[in-house]
Amino acid sequence: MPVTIRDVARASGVHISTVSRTFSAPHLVNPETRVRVLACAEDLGYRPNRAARALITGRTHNIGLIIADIANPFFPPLIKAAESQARHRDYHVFVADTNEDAAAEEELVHALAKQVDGVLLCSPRMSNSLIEQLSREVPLVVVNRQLAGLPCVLMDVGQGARSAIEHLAGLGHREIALLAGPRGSWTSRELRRAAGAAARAAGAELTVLGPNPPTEAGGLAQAEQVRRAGVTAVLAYNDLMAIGLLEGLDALGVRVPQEVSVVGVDDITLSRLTRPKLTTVATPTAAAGRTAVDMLLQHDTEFPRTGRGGGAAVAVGARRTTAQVMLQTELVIRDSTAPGPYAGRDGPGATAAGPGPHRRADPGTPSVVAGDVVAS
Amino acid sequence: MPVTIRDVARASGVHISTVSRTFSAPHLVNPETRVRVLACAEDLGYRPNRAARALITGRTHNIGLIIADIANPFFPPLIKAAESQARHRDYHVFVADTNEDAAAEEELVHALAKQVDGVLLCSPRMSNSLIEQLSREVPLVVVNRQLAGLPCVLMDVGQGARSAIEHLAGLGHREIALLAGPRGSWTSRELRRAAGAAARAAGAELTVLGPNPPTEAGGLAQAEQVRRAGVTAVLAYNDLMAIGLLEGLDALGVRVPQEVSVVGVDDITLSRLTRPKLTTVATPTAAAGRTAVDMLLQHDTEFPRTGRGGGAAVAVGARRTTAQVMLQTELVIRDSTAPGPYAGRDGPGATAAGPGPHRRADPGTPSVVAGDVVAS
DNA sequence: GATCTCTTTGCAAACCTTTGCAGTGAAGTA
DNA sequence: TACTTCACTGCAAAGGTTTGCAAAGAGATC
Repeated sequence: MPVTIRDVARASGVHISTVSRTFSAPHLVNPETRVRVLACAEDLGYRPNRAARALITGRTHNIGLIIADIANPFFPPLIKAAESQARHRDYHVFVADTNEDAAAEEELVHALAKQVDGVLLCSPRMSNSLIEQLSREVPLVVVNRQLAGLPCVLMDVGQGARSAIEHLAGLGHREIALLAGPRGSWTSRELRRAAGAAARAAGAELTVLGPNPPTEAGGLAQAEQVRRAGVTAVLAYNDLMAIGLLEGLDALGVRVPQEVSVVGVDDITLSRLTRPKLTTVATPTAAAGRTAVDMLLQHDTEFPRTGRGGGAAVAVGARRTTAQVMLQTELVIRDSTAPGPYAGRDGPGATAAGPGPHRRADPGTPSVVAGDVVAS
Repeated sequence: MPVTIRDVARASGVHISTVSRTFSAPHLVNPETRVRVLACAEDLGYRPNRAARALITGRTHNIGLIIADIANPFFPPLIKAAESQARHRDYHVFVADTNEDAAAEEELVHALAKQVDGVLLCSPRMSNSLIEQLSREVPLVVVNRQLAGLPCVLMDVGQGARSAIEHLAGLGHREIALLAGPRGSWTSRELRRAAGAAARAAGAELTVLGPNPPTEAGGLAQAEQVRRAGVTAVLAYNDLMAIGLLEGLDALGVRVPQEVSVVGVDDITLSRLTRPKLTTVATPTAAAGRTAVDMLLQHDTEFPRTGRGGGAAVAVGARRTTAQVMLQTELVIRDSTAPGPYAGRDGPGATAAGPGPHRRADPGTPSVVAGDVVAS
């Protein structure tokens, strides 16, 4: 029933190889023949069978997208951008959700490996060594995790955390809490490291609470601890937690930002809609999705992964980029941060309320590109 | 480099067909042989090549999920549930985003047809006739659209609209606006039909504003119209639009719910987080995703789609369900609705403020199952 | 001991495409 | 005219798996 290359060949009176070439190497076939074949193909509604093509070329024209939690609003813009970018390059995207589970991640990479030309690992919870091991099975691009020797797309949350802490310190906060993210999260470690350093530099004290699930519930559950810790400002791992915290503090009768200032990370759509509107570190999510796909497919035209007689070519030519792209973040000041107890007093950085509100501008272009192309 | 069935056969000293059977028809191979083969396969890290398998069986063990807009928070829970359910049945999921574009939808179905065993069409914008035509190319399950002769998963937004209008009328509203959704949306038509009937029954007047893009911006853009229409209550196509409207009204200095009551549809996570919290018609999104996958895969073990010698079996056996499943919705009353100008006066349904707040319970089970299994 | 049945295994074709190689014929060159 | 070059096309193998058929061997039955 399904129409194959053979049907097109019969209809247009040429050999199947000519039909094949009409699609995959048009310059090799006579223009007249080409239009005839194309017309027949159109007529019959022929579409090349990708499975058969994959079998021989070794390239599936599919990529895998492994996501910690699709329901986390951080990810949909990334998925959308990646899917769109992939489709422009004639790739289709498998999406899989791990529920924040490292074991599921590993299994998914294995399961997808044979079906895709590469996998985007978004905010993985696995160990670095496991990721490295898996990268020998299938090309990997890692988002939100830094790994030597692997292509990574990073968001500069360190810079974001610094900006946030400086903003808070500038407002006169000295006792700041950090709501950590999930165990295994590179972003959470980065945040902690940078926020700690920035706090020290600003003469503020940083209390780390967590790890926590990166959800609204995770933030809500920490409201009590935040109050008990006696801090006047909080930096949360992400907006979802910040919003949960907003709710929790509200329930406890703690006013934001009058009594406690709250800063999130991500700038999800939601963060503009809460009351108070959330001050947050905007991350260029869509750009990350696009960039990751581009990095994965960088060499797609040059080097087939396997295929007939390709043994040597693969060994010699299958270079993989290990470039690491760092995308800029930006502090977006809204209504959830306000002057704290030391406002106006002397002290490092206690100058002003910082620069006025920013509009988020998705940078789209990397600020830092490190690494190089090496033979794998 | 990649390990094939041949490597396993060599390692375990049997023919490749025996290895194949070990995986796809274990009962046909001697238990001793089986464990040996399994051990070798495990050792070598063998995974069957799905493309090769698909080539001969005609079943890819993939499904396609075509989504109007991944960034619309209505969809991620559906995607997540569908992906999870599919994976339990050993299927992988292609996700594709159409950007609310009917032409993109059609192209995507074509592009995916050869690569999947079926496609879930979520909230399609195409015409019915086009969907029917495409369903001859690849098995389709349609979500949020009613189509005779095709399996559909519907949410009872008609009932939801009735509840919402009755709730508003009960609160004493007589001038109600409906913010319609996008052109081509079945849900929007249903909403309009049911809300119109319910309004008439309650002696209220319904003004339809739209069509509108189903986004926050779409709702925001209608705030001015809403004020000018002089209505005291609004039912929006979805929560996103309702939230946009909330913002727009706020900007215009119109207080919600004191001056205007607002009701959304979907009960996305966000709707609990706005101020005021949004009264909305909860739709069982996750259940819809699960159900749709189940309907698509209902016969997957019984009837291969194509394959050697399968001609007759297909013609006779490839029955497709055309069952239509209707999932219940539920009005969740929060803080964006309040008594209107006719509160307490006589009039149909003007009794009380309704049945008090509900907690959303994802029904998970269909309330109505219609249709039957027919040979296609 | 011959025949039959049943379980287990091997053989080889088939799925649809790509691609190296060789063949054809025409145009160009000496 | 004889030879080379070139553009185009056909041939056939290959990719990894499934599966109908047949063969082999072990018991069971008579």
